[in-house]
Amino acid sequence: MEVQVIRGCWSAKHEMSSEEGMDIRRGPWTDEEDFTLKGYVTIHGEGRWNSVARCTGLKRTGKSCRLRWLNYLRPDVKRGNISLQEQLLILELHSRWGNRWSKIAQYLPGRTDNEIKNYWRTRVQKQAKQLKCDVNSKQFRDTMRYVWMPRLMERIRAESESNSDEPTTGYSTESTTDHFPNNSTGPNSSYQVATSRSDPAVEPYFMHAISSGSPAASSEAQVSSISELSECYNIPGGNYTDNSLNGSGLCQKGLEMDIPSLEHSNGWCGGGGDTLDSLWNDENMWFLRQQLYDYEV
DNA sequence: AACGTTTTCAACCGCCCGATG
DNA sequence: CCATCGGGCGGTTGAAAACGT
Repeated sequence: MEVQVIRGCWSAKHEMSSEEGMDIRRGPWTDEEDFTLKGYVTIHGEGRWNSVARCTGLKRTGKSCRLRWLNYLRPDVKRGNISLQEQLLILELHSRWGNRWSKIAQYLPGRTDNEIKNYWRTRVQKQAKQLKCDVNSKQFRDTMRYVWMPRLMERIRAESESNSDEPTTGYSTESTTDHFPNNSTGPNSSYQVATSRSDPAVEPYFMHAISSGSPAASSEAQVSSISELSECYNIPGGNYTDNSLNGSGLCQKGLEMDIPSLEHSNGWCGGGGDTLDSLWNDENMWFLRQQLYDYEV
């Protein structure tokens, strides 16, 4: 959704306020303000945001200028159409770090922490709500990890294969078959994390985050390696020590679920849109609610 | 077409942290 | 140490757009 900045007042009560005797503008930015800010950053570079107002006459706080630049004006910023790989990365990294949006954003070039945060709140939390469970609950996290993420992987792989006729750009598919239990990987019994031909911008970060265990942009961050990721699917060997998950737990059930029967419902594989919403049609919702119910009892 | 509801996302707020004097 | 300041982060808000009736 492309929202033009030229709106009315964002809020009448926020339009202007006085700070230390100086009028501060709030609300949507005008083209003129954007132009001024761009010009300032072009000359002075990023940082020193509080001096923007002094130097340019912009009646904005330094924070507001910084936010506008980072989330909107920056030349490399991209908005909308979050790819499957990006979705998978967000889910994986969020399961690891929680609401560390800026940290997660480091692995999604061009994406801002704000956009990832919005994505999480509007899409993921919505699904949790529909499943009638808390987004932070173990049940929902397990559902994501053992149902949602494998399906995303599968769709990425399917997309990759469907593009395989096209000339490649050197990307390959990294087989992770060895890391997954043979009886628990759905129709193919073989997980392959497809690397993206469709989203090359994310590719290095994706593979780095998934396979290397060291961050692309930061040396201190801890990212799951492919083996770690696969461990999550390897009950009981993986990150989960909760024995209740073994045998009768959601993980096992989720992995053993009748995936082929779901394949034919809308959106599970290939044909649907790029959003996760397509993974959550009524039939799947019913099934997942059953899984959660079984998990609780 | 008109109206009400839901969703999206830009922008704000308050808190926190590190740098500096 | 302590105070101040600038910048970064996560949470929240609300206008506009999209959707449903």
